[in-house]
Amino acid sequence: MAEMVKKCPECGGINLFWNREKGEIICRDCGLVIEDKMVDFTQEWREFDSSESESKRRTGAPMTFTQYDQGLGTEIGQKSDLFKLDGGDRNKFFRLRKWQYRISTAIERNLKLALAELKRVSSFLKLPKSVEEEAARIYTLAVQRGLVRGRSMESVVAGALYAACRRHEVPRTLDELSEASGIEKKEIGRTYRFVTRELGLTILPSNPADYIARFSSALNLSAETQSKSIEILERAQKIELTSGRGPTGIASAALYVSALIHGEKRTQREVADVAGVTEVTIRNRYKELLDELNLEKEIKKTKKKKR
DNA sequence: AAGACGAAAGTGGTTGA
DNA sequence: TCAACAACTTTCGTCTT
Repeated sequence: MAEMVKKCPECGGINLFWNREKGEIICRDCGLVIEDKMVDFTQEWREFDSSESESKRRTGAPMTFTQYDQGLGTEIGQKSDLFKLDGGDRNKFFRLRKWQYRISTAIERNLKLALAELKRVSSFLKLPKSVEEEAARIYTLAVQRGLVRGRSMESVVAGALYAACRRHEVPRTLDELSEASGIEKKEIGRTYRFVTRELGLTILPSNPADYIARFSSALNLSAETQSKSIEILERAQKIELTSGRGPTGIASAALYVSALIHGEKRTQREVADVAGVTEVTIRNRYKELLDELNLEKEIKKTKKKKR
């Protein structure tokens, strides 16, 4: 069940304010602007006749980080500028152009390639646009700080995407990222940690519940089973059964149990496959859940019903 | 025969001296 | 920088349905 109430990623507060005019969501507790890229589709001017519509329109493509220069490149060196200058200024002009060229080409060339790769992986994983944007932003920052040096471009792209997924609470597993990008799991993990640390990105520890929706639809489980497993997760979290464990393991175990309870049995292997963990891990989590939450009763109940 | 279960040994990463 | 450590995996043998 997708939680519609958003929480502030900075302070966890839920006191959010949606400023429609600016298209921003602001956390009243800490002042963080959470979402400032919401599009205001209304025009703020009016057109009285067709000639005015020409003169008043002034938008270009929206600014975006998935364009390598955010769609706003500046180039020194338009030929037409050149004729306005004489002697000394002209030399200065060439120096400036050379400078900018040196600074920008390396970064821009890299970004162009990287963002193409990013788009490819992102569409492979069917990630929402907002996540792609975030990943592009993260990657751009990483390049500007020279964090790509010594690492393959692709791995940083994958790391940025992974981080963006986490921040938007639509987590993908490292395995999925790995499959989509062709980069080894541990490599993605490494660059992910490195980049987020260097850029000081706050990443909330991923919540097992975020995985439930995806896993359960992959297993064709009913909505009741899904919400039951979320309930189980919440109870497990209360008694600190979840801390320190891999979120996918817990999520898959909760799903496995609730499938049993609702008589929609899936084998451990099936669940393990979609969750990217082993049966053993599911067993361990599953056992803990049974022990701590005494769910045996509920399972037996549905067994009796069947007869 | 397939699935569930559990023991044992191995792997990669974190932590604390 | 190294060792201890926890979580997770792999592998394999046994039990259950």
